[in-house]
Amino acid sequence: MGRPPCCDKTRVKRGPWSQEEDAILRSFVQRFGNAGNWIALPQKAGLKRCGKSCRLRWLNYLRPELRHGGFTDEEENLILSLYGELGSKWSVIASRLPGRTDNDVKNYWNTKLKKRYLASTREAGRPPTSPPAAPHSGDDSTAAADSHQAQEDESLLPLTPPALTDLDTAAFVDTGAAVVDDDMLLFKSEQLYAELVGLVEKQSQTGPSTGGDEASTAATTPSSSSSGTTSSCPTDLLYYQ
DNA sequence: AATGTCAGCAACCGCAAGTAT
DNA sequence: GATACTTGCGGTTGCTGACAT
Repeated sequence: MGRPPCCDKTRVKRGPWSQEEDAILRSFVQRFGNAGNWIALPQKAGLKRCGKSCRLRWLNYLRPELRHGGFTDEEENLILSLYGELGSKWSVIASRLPGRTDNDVKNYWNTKLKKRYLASTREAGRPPTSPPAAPHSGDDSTAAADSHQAQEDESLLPLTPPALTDLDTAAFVDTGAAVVDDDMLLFKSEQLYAELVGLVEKQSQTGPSTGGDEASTAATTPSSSSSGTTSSCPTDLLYYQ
């Protein structure tokens, strides 16, 4: 028996994200965080996307603190140095580069730095790499050290969305990414959000269940404890099509 | 101008680790 | 402790635009 798919690939959209999807996801995450559960987020946000895809899109592209654009010489040198030290621990390397993602670093390495690195190691007359063994090598000591390092680094650059109290001030800060063109999309996402809140309030007022109150409070305390994750946001009501 | 090749990047896949029940 | 579920990560693929022929 094979591993079950993380989501129904016949019912989720794949491929490049549209501006509208970006706006919806950005708005939703900035309001609610990941609602406690990335898998359930797309349904709650009204996106026909796999949860993993939403997470990746947010982490690699939509986070406001991200830096887009070319790498500086300092960053290049740091990557080269860290690669020699750590190997392909892209998340660890990226954590040393504020505003960069592991995917960014990895892509940059594969397209630019790898050649330079191999050339330099050849010139130095040594084997191409002496980085630590790959994660699957079974070297638990280095793996554990790396894991620990990663935890330390994550504390320096949190990857999870900020709390809503921060988001309220951080939300819709100009990320430099086509904000003017996105105005209409952001406006639309705001409308969607308003509709969402309205539905939640309506449900909490008229609904017989206990979920309504949780959902409405979720609008103000999105990143609360992990318990009640699936009820921290309204479900089932939000398939905007 | 048309075609082929390459580079850059976004996104997907599948595994492992972590966490909750 | 076992199981199920979610998240994080690294490897890889595929699309697109730039450049060369």
